[in-house]
Amino acid sequence: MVLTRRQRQVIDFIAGFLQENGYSPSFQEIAQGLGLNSLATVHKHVLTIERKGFLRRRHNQSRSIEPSQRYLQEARRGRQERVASELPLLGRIAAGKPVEAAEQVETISLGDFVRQKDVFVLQVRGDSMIEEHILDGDFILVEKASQVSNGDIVVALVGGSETTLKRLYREGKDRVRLQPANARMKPILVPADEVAVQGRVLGVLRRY
Amino acid sequence: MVLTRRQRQVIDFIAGFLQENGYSPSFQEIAQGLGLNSLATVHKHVLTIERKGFLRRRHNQSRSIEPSQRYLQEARRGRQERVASELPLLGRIAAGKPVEAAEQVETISLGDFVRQKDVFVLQVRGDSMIEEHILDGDFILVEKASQVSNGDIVVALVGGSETTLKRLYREGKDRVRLQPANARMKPILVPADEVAVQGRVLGVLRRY
DNA sequence: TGTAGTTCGCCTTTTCTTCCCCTATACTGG
DNA sequence: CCAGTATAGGGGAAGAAAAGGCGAACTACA
Repeated sequence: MVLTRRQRQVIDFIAGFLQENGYSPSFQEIAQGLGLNSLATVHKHVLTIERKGFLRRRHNQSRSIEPSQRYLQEARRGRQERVASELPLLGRIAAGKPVEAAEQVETISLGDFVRQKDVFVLQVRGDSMIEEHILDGDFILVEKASQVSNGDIVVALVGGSETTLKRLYREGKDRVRLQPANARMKPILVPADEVAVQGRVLGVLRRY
Repeated sequence: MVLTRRQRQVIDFIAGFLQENGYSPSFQEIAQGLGLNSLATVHKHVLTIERKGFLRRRHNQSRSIEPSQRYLQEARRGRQERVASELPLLGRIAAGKPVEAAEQVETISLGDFVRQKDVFVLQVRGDSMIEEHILDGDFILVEKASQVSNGDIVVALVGGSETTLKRLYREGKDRVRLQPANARMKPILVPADEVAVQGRVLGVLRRY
């Protein structure tokens, strides 16, 4: 029993929600999370995923969905061991108060930027995105994705050889424009099938 | 067995109370803490949470609630997962090679930026450093330090009330210039003893 | 002998289920 | 090649069942 792409999206959303919140999502919340308009559709998905053995739940009980052992094992294998550091987030600067006085100990870590997505880091070479404030030497957090929205900053492979960092715009049916953020550089216009999107930029990390 | 949203709030409150005070809350205190008017409601919650195995207690005994092992483990796991984040550093972009997930030798984490220094994070408000490519909403990693080098980007407290992010230059013996990186803003020139440096900016973190 | 926990109806809100609708795409027997 | 059938995906709306909530009367234990 294997899940379809859509079913995989559904169970991934549910598992992510549960991880985040400590309780499972309502059908309504699942619908929102996946851009669906009918609870009936959600219900159908949940039933089939349950039949395929990737989740368990109790009939008629709210927020009772939980991913099955099988799903969890699968997910765990897909992840790697990660170690890291969490830094205290003290507040907003230029808010007029001294920095001290850690009231609520909010913290921040790369995990907050990444969630459960598939992310890697690249170091930027060149100034092609300087007007977007991404500099030579900066590290960018890239989410693996071949589907991206119009206007996203993407890492793309053009013509099978050169990897670039640009904003991607669709031009007509099957052409794309890779737009640098540097007045001295020209946009690249190529047929869509010559561009392989490697991922979408989630964040930037810079060291002084 | 999974909790509902409300049940999660209840058990979290109880665990927090216990953490704070060293003893578990009375039903009355739980009701107050959650904005409830009836002890019956609290009782119902406690029962269902107990049935779901997230807390244990003795019947008819005051302040006998305690979160179960299961709850505690879950909470601990949640904390660890949030910390995690060492991301694979795949290479340099615009170096002409496709991004392969294959050999992820290097990794990167906030720890790499921080070492064992005393570091905290602030979120930037305003555009005073925009020409240094630090934007409104960016997070800056700040190393606690009162001694900084000439020209460092610092977080400084001026005149005891206002915290700012500027480059610091010493002007003569006991005056300093706090230099914004924004053509529309003027440098601040003040006596050295009116400036308390909170720290030095080590890095920038930005989320899209 | 209180104070804190328990039980019992009764009500409202949230959430889940069902029924009937539609579009695609793939497979199967004639 | 086509009709028939099955499956995946999506939708609106009505109805039913949990979940959440309340006040009040009742009981246990220190």
